[in-house]
Amino acid sequence: MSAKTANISEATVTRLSIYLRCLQTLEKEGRQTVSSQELARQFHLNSAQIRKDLAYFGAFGTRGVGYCIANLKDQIIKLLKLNKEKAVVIVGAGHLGQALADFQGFNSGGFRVVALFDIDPAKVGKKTAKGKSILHAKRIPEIAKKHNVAIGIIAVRPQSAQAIYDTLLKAGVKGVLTFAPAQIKEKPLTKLRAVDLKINLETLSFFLRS
Amino acid sequence: MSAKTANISEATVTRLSIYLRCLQTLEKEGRQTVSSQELARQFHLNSAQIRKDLAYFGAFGTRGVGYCIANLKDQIIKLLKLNKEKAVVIVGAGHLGQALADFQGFNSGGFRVVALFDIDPAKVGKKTAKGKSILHAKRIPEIAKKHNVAIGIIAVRPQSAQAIYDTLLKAGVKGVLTFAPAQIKEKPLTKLRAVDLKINLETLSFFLRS
DNA sequence: CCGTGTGAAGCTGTTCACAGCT
DNA sequence: AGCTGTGAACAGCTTCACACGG
Repeated sequence: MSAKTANISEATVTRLSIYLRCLQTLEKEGRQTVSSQELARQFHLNSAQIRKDLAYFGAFGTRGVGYCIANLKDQIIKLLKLNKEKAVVIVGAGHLGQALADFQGFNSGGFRVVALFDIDPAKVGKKTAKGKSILHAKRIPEIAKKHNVAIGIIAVRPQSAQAIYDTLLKAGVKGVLTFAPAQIKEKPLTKLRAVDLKINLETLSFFLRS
Repeated sequence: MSAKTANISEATVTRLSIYLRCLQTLEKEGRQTVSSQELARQFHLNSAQIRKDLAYFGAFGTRGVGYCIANLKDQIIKLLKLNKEKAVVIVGAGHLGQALADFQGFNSGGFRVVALFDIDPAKVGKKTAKGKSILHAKRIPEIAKKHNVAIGIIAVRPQSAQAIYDTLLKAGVKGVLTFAPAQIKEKPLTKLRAVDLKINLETLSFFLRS
């Protein structure tokens, strides 16, 4: 019943996020309710898993009917804490950093990129294609405090990743998403997630039938 | 002993890729050998897991000593099939697609981006910052055959993702990495990996101490 | 004596199957 | 009659602990 968030696996949370997207799709189609079975069929998921994932947080469905789409969507939004906008900063204004800063998905649905940082004088003071300011990295603490930044994104060279991570945490950022190809040591009481593009490609390579 | 690639989990392969990167770092530092314990300490891994992962593929170490860095590195490169260059195409020449096309990690160590595709006439015929050609998406089959493309990357809007996936497979591509926020149905005998940027951010949001 | 390679134990996440509610 | 919510079975991955080789 009570939404205790302990013991919830990362896999379950990732799927919540997937369910949210599926529900938004169905809502756009004008649907009112949906069963776990139908969700599973339509989006290539497992119905038992959907029910179990949701049941960790409460009883959101109606037996014999399924789930009310609008209601379940709102519940998941609350669970993921997407109902209050979170300020995001991106460190590293290379191609990837700029692409991420302008990325629709990072500027909607509970997130907003408030600044991009770099140390390259050729970039500092400029703006991205969609108008996000590129500031000098020494201003990370100032901006993080000013906008109460919750999430930092690392898109710098691997050598600098650990230092930037430390800087972000010291500036009060609580969660970090890194794209740098480096092994960062996660500090307690904060959350670190790593997306490694090259590793994804290499893993794919392994599984190719040659 | 023999390198049977069946029953190997995705998690193990992902870690192989991590080990490879760690070994390359150590090699640059001029190191000759390394033990699983030292690897674990230095890169925040688990030594038993390193040994078990490697043992799936053979006995690469020397008891009492550890692993010869140069040798182990070469072994992992072979396991991941990175010893022969693979041609990669990217579909979708938005900010992300262009950033990926120019990304160093996708143009080294066994991979090379040979073309970017889009259907926007304003983009077709142009080049990325680093000189990758943007071609019309209708040329996917032609280019895929010509360069014997092994891997396709999807960086298009979610509505088009499934269609592009089908197109890529029909063109003979064996593995696909998608960045589109959509649930694609994986076809048998091929490999699909999804990197979902927004889901990563939402998952991070869940775990933030508020 | 040290570190690998590995059976066995432990743990976590997934799937099954059905009781119970609507 | 239908679908949720859930204990129990299952499967897979991780960690332990130690025999064995160098």
